[in-house]
Amino acid sequence: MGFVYNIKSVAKMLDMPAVTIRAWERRYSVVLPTRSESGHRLYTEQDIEDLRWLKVQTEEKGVNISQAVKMLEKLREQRQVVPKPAADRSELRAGESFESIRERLHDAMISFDAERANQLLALAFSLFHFEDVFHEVLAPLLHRIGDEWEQGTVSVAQEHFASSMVTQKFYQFFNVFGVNRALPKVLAFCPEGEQHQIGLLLFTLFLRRHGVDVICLGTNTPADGLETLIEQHRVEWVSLSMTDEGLLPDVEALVRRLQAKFPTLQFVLGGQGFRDVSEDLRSFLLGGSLEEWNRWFAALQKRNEIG
Amino acid sequence: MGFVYNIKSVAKMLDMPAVTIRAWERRYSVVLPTRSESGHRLYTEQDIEDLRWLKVQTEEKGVNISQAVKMLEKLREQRQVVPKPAADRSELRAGESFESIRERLHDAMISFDAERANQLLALAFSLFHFEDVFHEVLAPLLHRIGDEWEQGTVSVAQEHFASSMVTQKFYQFFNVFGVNRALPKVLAFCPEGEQHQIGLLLFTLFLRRHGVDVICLGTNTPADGLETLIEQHRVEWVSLSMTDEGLLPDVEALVRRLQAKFPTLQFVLGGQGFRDVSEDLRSFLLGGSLEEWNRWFAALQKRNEIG
DNA sequence: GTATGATTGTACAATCATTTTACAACCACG
DNA sequence: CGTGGTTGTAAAATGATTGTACAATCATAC
Repeated sequence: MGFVYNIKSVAKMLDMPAVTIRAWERRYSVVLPTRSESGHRLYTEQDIEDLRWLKVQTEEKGVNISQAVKMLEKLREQRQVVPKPAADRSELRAGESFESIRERLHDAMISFDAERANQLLALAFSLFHFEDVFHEVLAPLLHRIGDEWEQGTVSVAQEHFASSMVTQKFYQFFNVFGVNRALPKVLAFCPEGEQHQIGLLLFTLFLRRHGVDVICLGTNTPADGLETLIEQHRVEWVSLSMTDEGLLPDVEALVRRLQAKFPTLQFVLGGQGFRDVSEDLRSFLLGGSLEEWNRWFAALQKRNEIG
Repeated sequence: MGFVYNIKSVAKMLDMPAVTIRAWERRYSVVLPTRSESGHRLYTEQDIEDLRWLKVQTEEKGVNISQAVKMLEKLREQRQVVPKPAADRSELRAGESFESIRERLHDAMISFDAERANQLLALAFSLFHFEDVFHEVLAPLLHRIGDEWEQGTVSVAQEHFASSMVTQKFYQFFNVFGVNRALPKVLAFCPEGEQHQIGLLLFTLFLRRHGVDVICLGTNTPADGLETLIEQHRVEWVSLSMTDEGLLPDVEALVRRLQAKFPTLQFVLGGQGFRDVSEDLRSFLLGGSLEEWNRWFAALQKRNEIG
């Protein structure tokens, strides 16, 4: 279902006063939510992301609001020109679901139809919360395409194409969020031989959304140079994602090597490739749901307060 | 990108007091930001870069500020002034050189400093024509990092990080341009085993800028499924980029296989990996300069008119 | 009917920014 | 070491911008 939000819920999401949101609208006309029949503001997910971006600019980067507004307007001009939901109302029907968007995205990506895929992505991000899009649409979509590749009904080229489009979206969101340097720094990568990075990207985006500074290295990362990187950048956490169980022995050895060199280094291991991880490393496992991640992060913050 | 910033945000970026920035302006007239209608200072990315340079000289290298100012003024006189398109010439202030931007980008990327790298990319794109940035800054930068990897002074992680940032920028521009369906459709990829895609991306961006619809598959693309793709999407041209000469025999075989199946299919072969290509395929070679690409494209259009 | 949420217009306090003036700290030189 | 110059920083007065509050009124849910 495509959601819209009233101003109170938006103010809560963004942790900023509703009067400020209204003042920005009145003074700068930059985020103009639709209205209910009685005139109440109804914000889309895109509206909320725009407001979030403005808040980051003004509060964290010291940009004054009128400059930030001009910057956002320029960014909008540069964004992919796809029909906005309102202009494309024939697509926006009651009952729009994760499944139906996913189906159409699958067809567009398998057909290398970047334009169509981008339209559907824009639609999805305007209807649903961005994390839901990644978790309920894009991750299942890439898993399915991965399965189809294994079955031989989808080529590597098709899989690469789909993965590349999702990676682009990941970085678009990743770059919006600021960094809270009070939080520990994280190095995130897939080990050498592992090509599936959607799980890594999702967790990285989750961390970044919460202000964690993440150095994300992506797929197929050899061990070479990691120790220097961890040392020089004072990395405190290492996040590893793996679906290929065959890589487990080498990856366990890597983790142990890093533990020996950096006794205080912490790890997060995710993905089905870690299902049979050794007993001594099981405490590092983290499941794949937002719920588990939120609990994990709350514990991390608590540890930070104590430290 | 072309943003301007108020003094508070500049002070935050540079981690220096606003009163010092104003004092330098008043005393030395070296960084003179534009003003808003109400007289507020508005700093360009170039202004910020100059201030950053002055700060490095005074705080890290112990140069006193008046000497640093004189040095900067001399640097400005010496810098290579590369004009933007004629329409922008009047706006061009004494600028950076490709080399100096490249140096700083190198340092930022090797240090996994995405924020700094993005600032420098924004500066580069604000000063120079985007194709010049790709050709004169980013491509040489990635080649250099590739060489450093071969020499062992740069890790795969560092190379991946740099490549990923450039790829993000590529897609930002790629997605801006529309498609002219009167032009032939192009499939672009690096063959299996080839990891360096900057040449492919540049040529793909060139084509897209001219309205060509390009399916870009990126690195390490197996032959699997290509025939179906070419058939279903009525691909008329195939663009291949390769730096690894060791892949040449397999790639020549692939090209011949595709030629046999699709007699009208045309090819563009680029990169030093094709230096010793067989005589019968030499007519497909295309050099790496914009000049050669413009000639090639003019010929393509001429052929299109006749067809 | 009551409590809560929401609207707009207006106003005020807080913050940001300006210039000018001044002073302390630092540095170079004799 | 004393002196003069340079430089970073602060304060005052003033103006602009922006965050927030309030009043009057309307909408909604229970």
